Amino acid sequence: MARDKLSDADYEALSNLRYTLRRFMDFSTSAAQQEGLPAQQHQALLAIRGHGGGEAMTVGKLAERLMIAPHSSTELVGRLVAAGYVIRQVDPADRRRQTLALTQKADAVLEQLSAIHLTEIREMAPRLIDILRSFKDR
Amino acid sequence: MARDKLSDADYEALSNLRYTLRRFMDFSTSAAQQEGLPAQQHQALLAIRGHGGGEAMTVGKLAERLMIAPHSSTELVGRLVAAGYVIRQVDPADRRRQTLALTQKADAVLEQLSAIHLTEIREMAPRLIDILRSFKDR
DNA sequence: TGATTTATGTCGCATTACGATATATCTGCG
DNA sequence: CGCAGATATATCGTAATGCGACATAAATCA
Repeated sequence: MARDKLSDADYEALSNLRYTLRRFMDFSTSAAQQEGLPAQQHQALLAIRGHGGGEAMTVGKLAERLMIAPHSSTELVGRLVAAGYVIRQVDPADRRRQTLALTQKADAVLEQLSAIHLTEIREMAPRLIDILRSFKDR
Repeated sequence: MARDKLSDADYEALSNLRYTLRRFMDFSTSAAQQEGLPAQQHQALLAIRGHGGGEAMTVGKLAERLMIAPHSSTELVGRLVAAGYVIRQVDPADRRRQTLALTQKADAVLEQLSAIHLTEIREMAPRLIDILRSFKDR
């Protein structure tokens, strides 16, 4: 795949990309924690809320979207239900499925988190775009 | 911070950004695993190798770069040393410090991983840049 | 209808990061 | 110089979370 040998600058760019991504992740994790939400639970709420199309979110679709195994999604949803963020209901059309909906509590927390994330992303974006572009001619 | 109320499209964009990042992380984790390396250990090797400047990497600097607590870095380095990827030596200039260096084994694995990461990043970059740009006027 | 597939759930295990705490070394100030 | 405090690293027990193996229920299809 890689024709030429990798340079020090290649490694440095890869390292910088990861550092930038980690800083964003760290911001996001901290912000969620401050709202009393583990990072993965925040991601789950966002995935449920941001799920386009009219169809309801299910445990399995959430797993795909979060790139975790279906049974890990089950556990995650279990924690969300226990904490009062998600309502889980059997899908009448296919009773194997569980449809997921956010509670008002979740809506409120997610809106707060999403607002500050928009701000942070707008701040980070130019830097990240520069780094990404630097890979084109490397 | 956020003046206007968030729209469905805002949530969808946030969700899509995360999904894109997760796909990259998943690619990276899988690639590292195939080389027999847990993801965090891969990141540590990259941080050590991609550390610009002439100064040697230390346990503490690695912690900063990986955004983990110093003692978590200690543990991570311990695993890397045990697995034969890193050499840890007391810094003569400050004997509290441990300088870190990659073994040949680590160099080889990291080069392989970095090459396929460059390819993957080049493929992902345009999509990610588009998503990031979409936040500007949102 | 019975076999297979799909969707979800349960349990024990492994990884990994953290908090609390400890030890060794360095640095600065009186 | 000599000690107090700061700095760098290390150890141990704990917690969060995902996975593999396995289980259950419902739908699908031959």
